Amino acid sequence: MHSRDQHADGGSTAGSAAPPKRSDAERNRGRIIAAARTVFGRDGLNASMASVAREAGVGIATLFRHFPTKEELVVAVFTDRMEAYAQATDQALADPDPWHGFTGYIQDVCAMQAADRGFADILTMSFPGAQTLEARRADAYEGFLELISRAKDSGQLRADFTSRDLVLLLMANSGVLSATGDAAPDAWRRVVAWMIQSFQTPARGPLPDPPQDAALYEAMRRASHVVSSPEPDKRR
Amino acid sequence: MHSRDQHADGGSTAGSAAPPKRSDAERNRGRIIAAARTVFGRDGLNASMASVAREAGVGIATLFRHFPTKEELVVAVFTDRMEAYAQATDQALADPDPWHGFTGYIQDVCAMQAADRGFADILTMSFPGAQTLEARRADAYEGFLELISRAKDSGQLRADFTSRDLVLLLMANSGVLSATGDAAPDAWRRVVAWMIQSFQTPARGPLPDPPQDAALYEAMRRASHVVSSPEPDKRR
DNA sequence: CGGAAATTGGATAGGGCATTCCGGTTTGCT
DNA sequence: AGCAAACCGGAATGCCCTATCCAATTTCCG
Repeated sequence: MHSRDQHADGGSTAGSAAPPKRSDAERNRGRIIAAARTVFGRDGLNASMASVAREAGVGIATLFRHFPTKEELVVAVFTDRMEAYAQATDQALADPDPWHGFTGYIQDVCAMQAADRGFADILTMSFPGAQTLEARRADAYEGFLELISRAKDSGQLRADFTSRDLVLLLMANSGVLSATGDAAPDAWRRVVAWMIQSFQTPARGPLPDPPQDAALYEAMRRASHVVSSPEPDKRR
Repeated sequence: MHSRDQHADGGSTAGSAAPPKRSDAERNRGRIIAAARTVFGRDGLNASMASVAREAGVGIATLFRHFPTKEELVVAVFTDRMEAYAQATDQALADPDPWHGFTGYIQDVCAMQAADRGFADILTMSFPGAQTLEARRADAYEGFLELISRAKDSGQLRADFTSRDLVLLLMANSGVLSATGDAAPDAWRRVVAWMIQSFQTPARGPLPDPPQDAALYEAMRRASHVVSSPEPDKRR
């Protein structure tokens, strides 16, 4: 449903001359992205740029020439993982059982978080400058809305479930994952199972209102600022 | 059920010669702890020692003379909050309705996390060297076991709930709190409500096994090492 | 009061971090 | 080959962190 363009090499604007990179440059770029995938996946987004360069076998300066800020590297690495995230909704929507599709999707997404600690961070952050990444997130969001709608229509999902509850679950799961780490690598499954069972009808009681969309967005936007160093505000 | 000794003011141990501190020293110690309570409560455990000193209006060296490591300051600050944590079980056990006591306790504890971001961190960490703090945690744990037992006996708590599920919930809640922050300060209530409703009988399905006690303890022990600076392991 | 010991706080060490500089190397084109 | 442009990587910068040092000050006791 969503167009997947070529790697779009330089990323220069439409039509104009994309200056062809030298072969070693392109090779190193690939190595860097692969290394970053490994390191961020293992250590989360606060892995250092130096560790990525070491893993890639390139100098630090090389890394920064290809990706002038850490955020740009993060975005480059996780844009296509976000693609998989968006595709997971397609797969879930293909499930003939709406409830099974809905719960399977949630489990898949949480499993992605467990398998990639960097991605776990990404899912609770927003990068307003990264158009394609955010576009994929929006795709996924839309798909999830449809999943919700179908699951509610089938009568198996509580009527008071909202898309914000997925965000909250992702935040909760991220907390469990980073707290347990390698010591209890499957603990998250139990938490997610508790939550999913609670989403199921019949409702067992009222719930506090979910946060506003704008509030969640604001929280995710703030979180993304932790990736780069300088915290922009200085209280007092 | 657990002995509550006097506040032990200066911290002078029983009987032996506790060298009397100078008046200004004692005063500064109080200021430091109060400041640390404020700063850690607002910013979490990764607030810097310098910010604590600034808030207390003392020099950095003064802070470090009173508390030679950051961990010692953290322990000193949160030992009596852990006291309140332990007392919360007493209050919950006094509730005539076992289920209400059980759920009220969980909500109270999560509310403590929300009110004090440092305490939220503490509850998912273990400090083997801090005897009294860990003793309080053990008190609370014992009380919670009793809460579980009564709630199960009353038939309202799922039989497959275990004390580890509280730890997982605390980790999840911590994740929600740090992700939402000031932007959505009540979002945690909804997550906790989802979880509590899921704990209620009748069970809606099987759950993955909870992590082993030892695994959770290991995770909490590792987490506490993040408080001091140098990560002790050097991979490869 | 007076002076020694206890206490203070600014300056400093030492390490990690993201990011930049710059001299040397490699590539690609002729 | 030969040469310029592109590219490389280690060293260096600047910031923040925990923790230590030392000269100046404060308390306390006779």
